[in-house]
Amino acid sequence: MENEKSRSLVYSIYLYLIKSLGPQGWWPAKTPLEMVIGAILTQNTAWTNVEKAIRNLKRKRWINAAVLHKRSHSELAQTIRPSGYFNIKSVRLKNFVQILMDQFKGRIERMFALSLPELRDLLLSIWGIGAETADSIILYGARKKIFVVDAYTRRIFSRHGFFPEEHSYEEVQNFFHQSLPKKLKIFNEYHALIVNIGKNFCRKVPLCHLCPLNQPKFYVDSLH
DNA sequence: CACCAGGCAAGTA
DNA sequence: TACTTGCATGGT
Repeated sequence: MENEKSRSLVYSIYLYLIKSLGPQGWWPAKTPLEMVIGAILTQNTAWTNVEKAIRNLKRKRWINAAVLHKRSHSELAQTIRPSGYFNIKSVRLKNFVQILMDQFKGRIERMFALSLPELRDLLLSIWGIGAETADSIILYGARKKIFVVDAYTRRIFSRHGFFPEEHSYEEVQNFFHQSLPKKLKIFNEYHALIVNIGKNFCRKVPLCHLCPLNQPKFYVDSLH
């Protein structure tokens, strides 16, 4: 159902969510590097577990490119243990930091000064950074305009008939890009709001099949 | 006890 | 291309 009606509905849903739930103020990180670390650690992992791992890193003052570069794999893995998949995530963090040190002298602002397509290609070339992690870093770290697609986005919007469940990441992303005003604020808040309702409502309240698109009011109301 | 969380990459056919 | 599997802790 990729037509004009569903596209304006996508924006209406955003307006409704931001009005009822308020700005989410993402990303919850103090520095750009902390943001990137969080993005990698939260892959298929509950955010509460990521917070524990980040607290460990902060306690040791390891939220620093040169420090992370210097620490051994096993040391880092043990420190981020609560976030799960700690062995693989330790390698992923070190892969990112390696590029940061080699190509940008460890200065993340220099990496983020790349154009959006250049930055996206660079991030995707790093082993362990896929489309969602790359786009999260671009949007919330580098503050460039790109819509982040996650499991909640695909689940909620495909179940409501906006697009087929088997749509690829880029197809879903294009759908949102074509449906929304190209504003940083909207891309930022919309993804955060989707994660909010995904975590808090979608699982517990299986409202999804009760909300056909031809009853937009019922759909929007039932999200609450 | 089972299930799953703000994914990604490698292996198989 | 289309599945499947490994990676792992901690909350419900």
